[in-house]
Amino acid sequence: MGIHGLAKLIADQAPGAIKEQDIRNYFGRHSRKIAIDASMCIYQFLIAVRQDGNVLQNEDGETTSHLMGMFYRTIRMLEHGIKPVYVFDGKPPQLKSSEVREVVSLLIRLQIISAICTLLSNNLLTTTYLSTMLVIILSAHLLNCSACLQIFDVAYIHKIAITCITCISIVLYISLRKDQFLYGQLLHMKKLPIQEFHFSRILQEIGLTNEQFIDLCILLGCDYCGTIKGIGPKRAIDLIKQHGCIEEILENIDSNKHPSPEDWLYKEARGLFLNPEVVDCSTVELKWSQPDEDGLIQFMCNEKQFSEDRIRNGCKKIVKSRQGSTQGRLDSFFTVTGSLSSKRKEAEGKGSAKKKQKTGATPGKFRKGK
DNA sequence: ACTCTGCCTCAAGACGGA
DNA sequence: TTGAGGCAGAGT
DNA sequence: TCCGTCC
Repeated sequence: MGIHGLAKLIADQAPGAIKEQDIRNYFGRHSRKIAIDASMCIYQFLIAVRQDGNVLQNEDGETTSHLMGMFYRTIRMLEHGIKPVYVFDGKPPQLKSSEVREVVSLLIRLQIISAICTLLSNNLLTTTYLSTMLVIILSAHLLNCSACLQIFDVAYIHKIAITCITCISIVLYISLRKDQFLYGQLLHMKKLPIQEFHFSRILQEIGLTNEQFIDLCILLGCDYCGTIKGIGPKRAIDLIKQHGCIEEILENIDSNKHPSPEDWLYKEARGLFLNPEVVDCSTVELKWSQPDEDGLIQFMCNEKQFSEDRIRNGCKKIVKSRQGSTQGRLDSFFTVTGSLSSKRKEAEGKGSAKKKQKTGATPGKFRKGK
């Protein structure tokens, strides 16, 4: 979820801190590794890959939509010479609702991980950081992730985010989350063109310190705690400028007009922003090698009932992409769907007979189908 | 007049044969 | 589910 | 390019 309305606030208050970059500008200057928010990715597949409103699944009723999506998308990236780094940040959006969802989500992720492990011919039980053609970063913490300890999850996000940014010359961080540049993240890429958020410039233009900016984000609304009633982006920024920190603001506003949440954990949230747990980058090892085709067939075809032809075909593409070390272009990989900055109605276009029949199925409900 | 809230709608993947 | 955008209405 | 299908 990120910080509520942060992108808009920055666009309004510090427009100079955002630079739009053509994706071509990233070629040649950096390696071609791309970090991808795996949770968001998986979630999108679960929502989008459906048949008659239901997720795809094998005979046992196990969901396979996400496997399908990850498999093909990864291959597409490899074909274009991109090395994806899937980042499991430990807290996909659906986790917030209930413990049941959390467990389900964890299982889904483990399923993905085991699929990847098969592909990587690695042993999940003995390997914390895995890699071959594609790279997965995960932590042993993921396996122990407790339904109750949201704080724990949060720390985990930070840890991984920092890891990615600092240690592996990531070119792009594809993510829908907007709070991540709080930790030094510079690039936000939902669709093209890529937006670069320059953090120091943001502070400079708005005229806040790092700590004040974090307090501002808390006031706007973050994942970790509530907000003060009646304080939106405009008032929040004025109050921060005027008083400097949340403590001072609380002392100077009318608590009747602007009640703060009970047991407001803003200090804890602030602590998480200020002192994210950082993993020792030297423990992260990334390497790319050949896929384990037999293992992949076993998992994807025998267990998940994917078409063997399609999987083998995919393996061929992976091998070929490595041999040729193709220099494909990112912009041929990412679909450009017109100017995002313009209004949706404009992008709507006329001939878009793209209406997928949703058959009135309630989204978010994963039925067993049998 | 300005600001915030709440509610609404919208879109969200990839392959391959025709 | 999610974020974004639009809009009406209420509060200040 | 469209659209049925993928599992």
